[in-house]
Amino acid sequence: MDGYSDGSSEQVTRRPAVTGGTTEGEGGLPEQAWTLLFELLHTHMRNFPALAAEFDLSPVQAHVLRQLGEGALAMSTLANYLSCDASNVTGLVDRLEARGLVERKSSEQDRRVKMLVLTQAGVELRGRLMARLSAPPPLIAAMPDEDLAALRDIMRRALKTQ
Amino acid sequence: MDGYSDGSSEQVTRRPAVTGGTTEGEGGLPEQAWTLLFELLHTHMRNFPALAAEFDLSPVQAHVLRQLGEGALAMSTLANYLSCDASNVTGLVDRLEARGLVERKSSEQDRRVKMLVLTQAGVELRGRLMARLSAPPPLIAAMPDEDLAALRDIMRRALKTQ
DNA sequence: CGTCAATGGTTGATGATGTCAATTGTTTAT
DNA sequence: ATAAACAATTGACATCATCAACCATTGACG
Repeated sequence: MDGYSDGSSEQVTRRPAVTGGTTEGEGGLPEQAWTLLFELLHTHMRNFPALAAEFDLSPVQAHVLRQLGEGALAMSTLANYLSCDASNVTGLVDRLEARGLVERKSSEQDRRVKMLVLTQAGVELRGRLMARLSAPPPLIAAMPDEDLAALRDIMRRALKTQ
Repeated sequence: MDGYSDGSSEQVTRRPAVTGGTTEGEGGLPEQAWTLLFELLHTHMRNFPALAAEFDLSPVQAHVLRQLGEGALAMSTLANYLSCDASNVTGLVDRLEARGLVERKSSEQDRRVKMLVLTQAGVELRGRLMARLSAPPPLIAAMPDEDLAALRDIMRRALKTQ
């Protein structure tokens, strides 16, 4: 349950962590920063399946619901987002549709295309999912306000100039 | 190579991206910072399968190789790390073992336990994988040194006091 | 107009991943 | 010594993912 703490003894972190394997000899500033972020990233990702399961969703289904929030998407576009084959999306959407979370709507402009939209139930579930996802993991929650503000500002700049 | 940019365009969004969905109404400082990190995190994770595929590894196999770097692990410990059922690990390791990347070694202390260790080939492949993984994504690489240093220090503090 | 290549989605075959329930072998406790 | 607990495996089954082949629609071109 808990999630983020893995409880299973072991050394694990403590030093620059799992990074090693190459030379571990520092690298540039970007590598140093990235390596640390990477740690957080994987720790968090490890729980994603369990988190999705709280809503009876598979990890991929949760991802789809997340992506579908902004509006209608063509199936092929979704396949692109997921970096997977179109045929995969068919079954994926089949199951979501069977659960009444999304709907296929044939496009008027091009009748080959099917657009995906969330149903009412889909919107509602997505809301709860996103609320859960945006709850900061302990590592973040425990940070002092100073660091949080700095982190936020740095990330804002980065995402803006991207 | 490119990886991180998805290039697929399409109608789709254009707006602040996938973030929204709840109320987007600020929240506390931790939520603000986390939401931004979360964005980076998912963008990066979308490519993880493709990245693993560069080494003919599935995402999970790549994850396992990563975890196995620090030393021998019991299968049950690995199952804990992956937050999955022990029976799943059996097949996972079967395939990795078939490819000569890992080895099962019965523990002396407790003959129920089987410890996993990387073979020579496994160590070598892991090295290349980790080198590839630790290459910062464009968003990080493009950050000014000031921000990178600040980011690194913040994350170091966070991971240390964790 | 008619043909034909390109595109979007589905289907079928196959393999990897994941869960659960049941089994085998090995501790550990009583 | 018997029973409970545990580590790993097996088998049944759903999901995720790819590829190849297919149908319908679109668009281009003779």
